[in-house]
Amino acid sequence: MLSRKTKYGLKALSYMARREGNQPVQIAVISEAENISQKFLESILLSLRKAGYLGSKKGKGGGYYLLERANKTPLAAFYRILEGPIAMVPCVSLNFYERCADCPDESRCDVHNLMIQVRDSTLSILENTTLEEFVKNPL
Amino acid sequence: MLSRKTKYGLKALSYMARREGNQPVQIAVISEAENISQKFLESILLSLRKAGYLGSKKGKGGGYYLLERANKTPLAAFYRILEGPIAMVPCVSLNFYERCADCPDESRCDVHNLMIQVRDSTLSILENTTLEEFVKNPL
DNA sequence: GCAAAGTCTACTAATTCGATAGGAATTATG
DNA sequence: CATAATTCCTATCGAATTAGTAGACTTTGC
Repeated sequence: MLSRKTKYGLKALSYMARREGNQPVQIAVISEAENISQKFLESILLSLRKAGYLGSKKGKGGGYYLLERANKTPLAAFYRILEGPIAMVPCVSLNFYERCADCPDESRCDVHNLMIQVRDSTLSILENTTLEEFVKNPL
Repeated sequence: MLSRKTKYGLKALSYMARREGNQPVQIAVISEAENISQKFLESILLSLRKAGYLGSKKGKGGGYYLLERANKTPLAAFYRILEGPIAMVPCVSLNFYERCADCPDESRCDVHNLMIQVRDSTLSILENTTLEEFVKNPL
């Protein structure tokens, strides 16, 4: 299950990427357009800024805007910031690997091997879709 | 993230499918072999039995065993019993569909469309791998 | 100086997860 | 028939996570 944090984060990124120009957008504007709790969105955008994908400007006329690199960034990167691991099981995670306590031999664990397949197929989507492509919505 | 319930359930199914013959196996045996809390496994196997994939026998010499159909059953079926929806978002779930409260038009939601892709690629693995194939572990 | 924005920390309510406890029902065996 | 072994079932629990809220602080433009 995708957390709301990730869902909201992706929707906000999509919103910003779809805008003409790149003027700062206020949190309140996005939150209203996408039906997201404003305070919650606040913390989500903050984490995307800290990760280096958004810029921000305080004060009147301020808001958030996409940094240039964001458009070419694959969704996998945003997913990892917002949700964490893409893998369904830590023992097959590339970026958040952890051994399973219960599993003596990973390579012989059927679940492990299955989840590698699932991870790879999900990854091929998330790594090969940039934010730019994400918002090109082919009806 | 895969819940432990699903992970344990799949491991238990794998254990049973790998056995010679189809004599009942006691919960305690599986729980020890796979390092799973016995009481927890108890409830997991019970739900697989209620779903019609396992048989059980009480009393001495009793235990759980695979019903014939289980071997030919795709993992997707077990996943849905144990974990619930395969989709990462209810609005793209085939078996557990729910509308998103925040989304006025699903077909124009980028997250929705992305998650359809993810669902389909995951599904193609889980629907095309039967329990039988699952345990044929190609080193 | 004032109002409008983001920043930051802390808190909370609800839910879910993994696990446990304990007894009831059923079956094999001697 | 008595006993032990096993599944069946209900109830409960603590910890963690999630989604959201509150409120004060900082920066900026006018």
